[in-house]
Amino acid sequence: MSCSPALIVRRKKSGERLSIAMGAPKQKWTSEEEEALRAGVDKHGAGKWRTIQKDPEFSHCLSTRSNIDLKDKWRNMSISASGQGSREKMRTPKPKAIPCIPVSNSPSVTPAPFPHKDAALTTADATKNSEDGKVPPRYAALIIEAITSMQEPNGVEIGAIFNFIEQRQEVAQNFRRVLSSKLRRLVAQNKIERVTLL
Amino acid sequence: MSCSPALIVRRKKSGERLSIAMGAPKQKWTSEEEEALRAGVDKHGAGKWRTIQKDPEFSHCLSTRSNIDLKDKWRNMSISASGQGSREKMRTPKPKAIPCIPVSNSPSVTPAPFPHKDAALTTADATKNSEDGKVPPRYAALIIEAITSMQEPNGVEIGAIFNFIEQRQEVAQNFRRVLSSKLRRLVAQNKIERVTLL
DNA sequence: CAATAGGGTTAGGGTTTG
DNA sequence: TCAAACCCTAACCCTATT
Repeated sequence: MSCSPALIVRRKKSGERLSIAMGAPKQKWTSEEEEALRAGVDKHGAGKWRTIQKDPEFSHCLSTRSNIDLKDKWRNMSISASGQGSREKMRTPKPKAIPCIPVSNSPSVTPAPFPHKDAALTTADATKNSEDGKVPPRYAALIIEAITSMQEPNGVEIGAIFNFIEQRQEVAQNFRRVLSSKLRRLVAQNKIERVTLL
Repeated sequence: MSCSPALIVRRKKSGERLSIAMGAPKQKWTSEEEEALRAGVDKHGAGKWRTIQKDPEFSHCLSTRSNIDLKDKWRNMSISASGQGSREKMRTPKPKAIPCIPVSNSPSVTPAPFPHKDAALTTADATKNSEDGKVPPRYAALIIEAITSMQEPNGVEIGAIFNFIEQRQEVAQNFRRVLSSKLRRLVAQNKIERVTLL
């Protein structure tokens, strides 16, 4: 049962053919994993993803995550932590907490399944998206408006758009990234044109 | 870092009426667009939305659609094709009345094979097998998929495989044992590699 | 070739509209 | 009401750089 922990399995290199797993359904991060990542960054520093992942102190929880996954997750956590990037949906209680490894299950109550370090975030805006506020981002109109307002016949650079909008209203911390994504989408939709000066 | 080729964006000159903001009229998909999308998926596979959108073979029909639009449309087509009903309202709190006895029909994770409306013919399921001859049993594909999805260059421990699969779907009570057995068999078949960390 | 940073893409849930 | 079309974000991928 306890099995030798050193036994490892991996796909054959020569086998290529990653065919079978065509659509990996996606693995949402659990609270335990997030906490482990936070602890790992706290211990080794952000950027030491491989070190964190290999640290036996966290490797239990993070065994299914790659160092790149850690990096990506930390980016997401950083974005949503600062600024009001994400509106926490309290739709469903979401009792999905899946313990990583049920090593020793203390029968104690354990009433806090969410052990985030500093609270502070969440519940930023309990009021439903009733009106006013910046609840509905609806970035497309904002961006098109900005580009149009600038009236540059040769086009405007992304940084200029960012500055233009940022000067006129509060934007989320992740707006730079959202802007980039949104511009790409607008280009794909043929609503704006992509020009490359050389 | 620096001198990224000045990337510029500007509004489309003429043509598009596409009211930018709020009043944006919904653009219903035409038959030609749907057909192009089907052909694109048939050629590049579902999930390669950007590739399909950029393919000159379809870009004419899909020029006003973004890769995300393609994805969304394919989802809608999939829904209406397979059975009916809204998009999985999924309001099943899943009462645990039933102990975890597996249903006789273990549904593989395979995400929506091809919900073609026109049916066409099978479209040659390319991901089926390699030169392996025999169709692998259900568990084999499941396990290989799990190992592949974890993307661990150094290999994954058996417990990690178990947890990974268990988190994503119901498994039989004896799955731990079955897993061990199947892994041995896969190793014997040279489909996976057995590694022992010191 | 290994690791990281950062932009790009997709999957999935949510929202709006006809 | 309901579903197609659309939006937003988390998770994942790709590639340049070191």
